[in-house]
Amino acid sequence: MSKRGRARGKVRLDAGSRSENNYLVKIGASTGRGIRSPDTERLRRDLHTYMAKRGLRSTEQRRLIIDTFFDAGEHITIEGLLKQVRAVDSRVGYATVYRTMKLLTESGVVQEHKFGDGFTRYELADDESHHDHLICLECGKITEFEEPLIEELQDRVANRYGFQVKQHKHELYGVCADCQKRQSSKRKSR
Amino acid sequence: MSKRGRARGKVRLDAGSRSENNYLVKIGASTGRGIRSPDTERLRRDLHTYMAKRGLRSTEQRRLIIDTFFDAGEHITIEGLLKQVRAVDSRVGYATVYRTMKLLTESGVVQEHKFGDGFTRYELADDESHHDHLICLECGKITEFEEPLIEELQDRVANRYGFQVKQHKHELYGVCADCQKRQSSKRKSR
DNA sequence: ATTATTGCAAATATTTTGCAATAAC
DNA sequence: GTTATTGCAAAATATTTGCAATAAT
Repeated sequence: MSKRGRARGKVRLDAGSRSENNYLVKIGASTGRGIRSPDTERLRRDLHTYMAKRGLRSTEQRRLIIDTFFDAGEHITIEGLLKQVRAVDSRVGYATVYRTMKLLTESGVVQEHKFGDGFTRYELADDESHHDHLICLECGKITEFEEPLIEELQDRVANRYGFQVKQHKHELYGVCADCQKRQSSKRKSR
Repeated sequence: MSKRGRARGKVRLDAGSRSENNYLVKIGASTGRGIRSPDTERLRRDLHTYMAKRGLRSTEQRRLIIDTFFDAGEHITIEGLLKQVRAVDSRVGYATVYRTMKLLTESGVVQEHKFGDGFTRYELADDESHHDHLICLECGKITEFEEPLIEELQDRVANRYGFQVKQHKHELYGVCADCQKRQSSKRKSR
């Protein structure tokens, strides 16, 4: 009865013990050009404004967590983030990471994703150009895609029902090209 | 520190204590006709075949849970289902409901949905015509919609990346027409 | 007679929280 | 000096599981 041995309230977050793949591929719409990365300068400003407005404080831990997150690849998990943070300051508690990511989420600077592997993943918000995800069920690779026509049709659907969309989730789950190749070659060799 | 008072390993599942709305609206694509309900006869046959093939047994509890589920509205939760089941036979344990819904999911007869309120919801699978969801963040109403053009574009995106789609999730979160009305009238009366 | 299933309680596992100590303002 | 923040352990909470008893085959 244990996929990972973890005592309650003891060690917690032995980061990396579960296969927590975190590939990332970014490909833009029909053209194939890369998806533009979010404007981190603006996001940092937004966050600063948000915090100032409610008297929230800039602590050493927050700065470390936020900087680490901004530098880290996207779709990072709490575990992955804490691991990186603790490489710099081992005394940071995981509650602080949770609380900081919650703050970032509430400020609108990051977006939470639950892709169904049990880990909440975080990525920088990007208001300008929305992207969605292809998630490989074999290797966990997450590929981003943009398709403005889908967004448009989606808006039209919402309109039809007088529905005001605040956010959306469009995720395709399946097998990526690499894993298909891997599978077929394995089949051949048997 | 308690949204709902629940002792560990004690009473569990005091169904109905959290606001667990479960409205349902079905509206078809551009035409506005209703979305066809799934072919329950076929699904029951599929399930029977699936169970027979692996020597799984038809017990009183399973029959009760399955019948109750087939009769119940869609997007039902474990809590809601157990509540209805216990109205007939109060001795049914929640582990049995979990296990039965897992069986149904694995057989491909039902689909799990996690709309983000912490409850897993279940609905009958419908291979013929896929539908997606509008989820109201205010009242929890779930509206189904069909948009074949989105499905087509989606397939095209997957193709572009050589990605083999097994399932997908397309959910729009926001405020439904009713709640928008309610909000604006409240604003007026103040 | 064999073995799948049930029901219970306990275990899991992610996230949240109470609280005393600390640090930012 | 006030009050937000931290870190810890414990709580919360949906789901899963070990196990002995029971029931379906």
